[in-house]
Amino acid sequence: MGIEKGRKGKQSRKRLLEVAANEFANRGFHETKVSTIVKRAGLTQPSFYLYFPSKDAIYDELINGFHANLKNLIESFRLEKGIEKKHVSKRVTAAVEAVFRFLAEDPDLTRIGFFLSPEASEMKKDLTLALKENLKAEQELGYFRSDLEMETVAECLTGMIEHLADIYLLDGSKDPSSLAKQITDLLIHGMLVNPQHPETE
Amino acid sequence: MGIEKGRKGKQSRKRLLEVAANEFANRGFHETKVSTIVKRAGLTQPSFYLYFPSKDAIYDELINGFHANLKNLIESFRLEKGIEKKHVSKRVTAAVEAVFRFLAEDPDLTRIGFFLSPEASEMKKDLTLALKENLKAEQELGYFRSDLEMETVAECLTGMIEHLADIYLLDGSKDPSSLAKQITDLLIHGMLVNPQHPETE
Amino acid sequence: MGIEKGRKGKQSRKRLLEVAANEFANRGFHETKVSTIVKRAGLTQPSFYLYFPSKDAIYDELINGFHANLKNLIESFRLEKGIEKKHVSKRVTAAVEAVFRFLAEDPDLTRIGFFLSPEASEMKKDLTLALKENLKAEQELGYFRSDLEMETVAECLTGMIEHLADIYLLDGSKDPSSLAKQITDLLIHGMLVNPQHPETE
Amino acid sequence: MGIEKGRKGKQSRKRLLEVAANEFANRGFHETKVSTIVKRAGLTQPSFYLYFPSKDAIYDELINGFHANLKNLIESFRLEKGIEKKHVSKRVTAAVEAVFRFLAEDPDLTRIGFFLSPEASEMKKDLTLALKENLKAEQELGYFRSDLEMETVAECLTGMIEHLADIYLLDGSKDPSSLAKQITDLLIHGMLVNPQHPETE
DNA sequence: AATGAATGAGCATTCATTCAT
DNA sequence: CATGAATGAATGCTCATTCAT
Repeated sequence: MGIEKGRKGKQSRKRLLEVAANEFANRGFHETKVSTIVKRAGLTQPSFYLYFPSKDAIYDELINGFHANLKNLIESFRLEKGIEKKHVSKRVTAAVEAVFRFLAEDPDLTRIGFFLSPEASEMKKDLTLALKENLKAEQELGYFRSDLEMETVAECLTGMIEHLADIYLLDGSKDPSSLAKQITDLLIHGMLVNPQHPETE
Repeated sequence: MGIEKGRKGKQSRKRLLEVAANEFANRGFHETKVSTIVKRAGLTQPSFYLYFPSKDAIYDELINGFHANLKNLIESFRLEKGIEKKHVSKRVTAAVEAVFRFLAEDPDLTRIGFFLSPEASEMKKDLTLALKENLKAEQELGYFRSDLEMETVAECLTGMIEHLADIYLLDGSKDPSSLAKQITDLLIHGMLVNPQHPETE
Repeated sequence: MGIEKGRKGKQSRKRLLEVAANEFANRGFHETKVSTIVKRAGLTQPSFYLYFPSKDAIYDELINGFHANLKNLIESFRLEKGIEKKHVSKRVTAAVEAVFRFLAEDPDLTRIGFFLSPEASEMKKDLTLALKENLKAEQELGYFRSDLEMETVAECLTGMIEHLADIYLLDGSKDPSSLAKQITDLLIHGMLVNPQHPETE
Repeated sequence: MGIEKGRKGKQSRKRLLEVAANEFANRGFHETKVSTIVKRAGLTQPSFYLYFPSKDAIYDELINGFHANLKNLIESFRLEKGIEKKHVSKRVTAAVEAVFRFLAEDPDLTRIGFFLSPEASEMKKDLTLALKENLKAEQELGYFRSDLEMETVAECLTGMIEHLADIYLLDGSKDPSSLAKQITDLLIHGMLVNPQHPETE
């Protein structure tokens, strides 16, 4: 609002956002200098303020974008609820994989929004809540042990997702699908040697 | 004669360390100002440099202390290996509980060393390795499914520990023992409804 | 685009250099405060760092400029060697006068580079070496006593130049030409009453 | 006045003076830290202030001592005036040698008092004046050319003394006697090849 | 005769941000 | 759409000096 952006302006703005995301991801908020962002984007400092009112503002824009997308993803979980035919395991795997896929989409943004920002815990809380509700539904349908506190289970799942994303996903050393399978298998069947364990898909 | 610290000096030094830990934990390294540390410790700026050569130095001292203690804990896992009688479940629970207990000991230090510092991932790597080796040993003894990649399992465990510590432990809302039990139960038996599930200790 | 300096920037930079030279000359490096330089130049502190990365940097720039010019001067001595017709006395006088003229050019810079800086002795060494070589050449041509250690003679000449510059030249109370004549006359003919002393030019 | 000094106190005081002289000589006034002096002297900071009211005070004491001794030396030149028999050359040589001998006595002190301190030029002025008066007396007796401005000649001599002391004397690479001879010979007989040059002593 | 502990005052440097063009 | 030039406000750190013992 206010500044009409032509083609070039939009491009500059986008470049600033990309560079900023990368800097924030690699160096953190306070170690990221406006001067550096601007230099890498091939602009000068005043130009930065042509597009963003402050350093906080560009940071917030990145975070908010990430948060909004995450919320969309979470929303999509609810919609799936109707489809009740699939085997539980596959449904959980699909959800976890969707999360990994989302996190892998823009590693810089994920680093900021999910790991570095103060809002990260809120985002994880949102994710956990969605996971919890899904798991609880399936628990109530009798698929999962009734003695489990689903809140904690969901937190555990979030913890695994978070950590594996950090270690394996963001650097591209493992892919969303295989990570999701491993996590889900472990979480659902446990570690014990177990006769009823047929679904090696 | 020389730089021997008397009673009062030691107290000041300790106070500085405590306050610094708290500030670093709550605000992060860069947002923590020496002026604030010193004010909260009831001293003036130059006194800070009487005890620590720089802001980095006090930070390092805190981190290194934490790291050393963590390594001790990890070392203690290895020693336990001989005692083979206990039920696996109990042994894993004990280890996880020990980790939680350690992390709960000094929340500020844990926040810094395990969550905020650049060395955090190294520490987690150390922890994961120790967990992996223990789990692997038990897997080889036939207690755990042989198709599990123990490296990933250990990473999952670390992820859970990390996240639950963040959410429940550091603010004191859950205790090491109950957290350890829940995690271990979940990890070992899985979520599925399961007839062979008698070990409610 | 980039760090190209416009007219105004170059002026500010030059003003800073001039003021800095004056401050360094009058107060020495450590007693010279960036705040003072900047104030006298009509700027604020951050602007200083727009043009120079540090206080050391501006000092070095001044010193190095002086040193480079001095080396040029010295180089010019070598070139003169061919012209062998002039009377020795005139040639020596000319060289000494050139040095005085150079030192008088920018008294502040001379104070710093020739008297105050740690590099001062290196500069004097350079000068002495050049003087020595010239004098030696003339000695070998039979113009000067063969029993004189020309190294020491050159050091003596440097000492005189240095001291007279300090006392008479930098405050403008004597001019290069007359100083050069006096020095050379003294050095060449000595103090003794001496019948063969006709060259009053 | 005030502090009665016993044996130990006097020793500490002396040690402080020695170390301080050395530090001032090597590092200059502002780069010399009270903390360093005190450390090298095996004492603590408050002890320093037991013996000297300030850093300036110890510096002044060193300078003043040097200045007083220099004045004594200069005074001794006057006394010599009576002895009129010696050959001029020898008399000048003796004076110059005495100066060198004095400067070589305590190199640290000389560095400070003659080269680094703001009072250095005053000291050189004193020295120059004394030299000038002696030379003038001899000039009036007809020993030296009457067309020489003795003030400038004296300044030249001071310049040589100063520079040669800096280069050769303070590091011990040449001794007072030989330096004095070279200087005097040069100054008295000049550089020109010269038949009447018998006094090679 | 000496020390452990502490401080007031100051300085170089950095950074996000703005003004004029 | 963009830049050259400039700044207000902080911050880490140092040093000579002092107090209490």
